Amino acid sequence: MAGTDRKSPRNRTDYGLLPGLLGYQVRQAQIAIFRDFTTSLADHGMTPTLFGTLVLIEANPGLKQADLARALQLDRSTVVTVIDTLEHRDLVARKRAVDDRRSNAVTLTRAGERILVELKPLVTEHEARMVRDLGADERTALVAALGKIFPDRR
Amino acid sequence: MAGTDRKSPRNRTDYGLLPGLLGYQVRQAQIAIFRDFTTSLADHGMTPTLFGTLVLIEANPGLKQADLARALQLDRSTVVTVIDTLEHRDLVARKRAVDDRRSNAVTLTRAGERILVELKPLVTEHEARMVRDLGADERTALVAALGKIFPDRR
DNA sequence: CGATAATTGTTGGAACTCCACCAATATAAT
DNA sequence: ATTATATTGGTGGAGTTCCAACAATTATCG
Repeated sequence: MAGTDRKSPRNRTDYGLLPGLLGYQVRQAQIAIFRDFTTSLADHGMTPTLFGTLVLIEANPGLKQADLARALQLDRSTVVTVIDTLEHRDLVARKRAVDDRRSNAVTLTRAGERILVELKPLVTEHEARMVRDLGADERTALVAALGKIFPDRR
Repeated sequence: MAGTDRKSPRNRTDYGLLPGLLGYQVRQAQIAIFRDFTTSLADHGMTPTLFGTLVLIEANPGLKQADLARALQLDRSTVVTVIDTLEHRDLVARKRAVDDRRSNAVTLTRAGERILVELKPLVTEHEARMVRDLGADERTALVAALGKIFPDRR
């Protein structure tokens, strides 16, 4: 009988129930996006987290580290590392907050503002690459649906 | 004038251009899904990667580590760690492949098959929680759109 | 055949993230 | 006011992942 080809041990991998799981699909997409992002911005040594942090600080000067953690769903200890990295590159600065002496008010340095000007066009190109196979309406629906998965907008 | 409240230092964080970026939305969703998954299966010490690996091996007995890496978009060296973990828990077994002496043919042990029986219902519940705010059509469109982002189905 | 290139599993090192815990500070309760 | 509870930034340790390099094996090509 001429069923499955006996010669080649595995013509194709069976994904089982994985493709039906949203978590699997989201993760695969995230890996692909992460890879394109980091290679696109490799010259600047930027990751999505570092870039997102810069954007958030630009939009909210004097933001505190705990706010950053909540906004990006990161642990507070992770934010310490992230800000350390950006501070060593002289892109952000910590200042003791006047209204709460526990907190640091984080701001962009001049260099931080400048690098964002360079980065944003690259991120826009990256974004265009990611959604090139999606219609405008499809893209809108995608973002809306993703937003419904994490109602963590407390 | 009664503009922004002067008293509270930051009523709400401005997310800037982040919500418009697909990568940001996917990442936020992925974090939320990962958290729900791991807490749901905490008793079994299961992560999405470990579970996905078990499912793939079940659907493809004798699968090789390199195939696993390609299917899950993981580095080959990462798969070594993953299989090590599963092997130490006696859920999978490595066997030298007969057709290619470089490769390991990985199979589920009896315990591996049994734990999948326990795990699957929990994953199904998790899945239902994740998509509870999505219509059936909306969910279908979401998965389809995500699939268009990573055309890595070589 | 025989040389060259590609693939496989593995190791060692680095990056990123989380968790548990801590001292300092702020907020709430009594 | 005093006590008890929350929150904040931080440290140390662990888990997960990637990359670069390697020996063994297989595939390709002259």
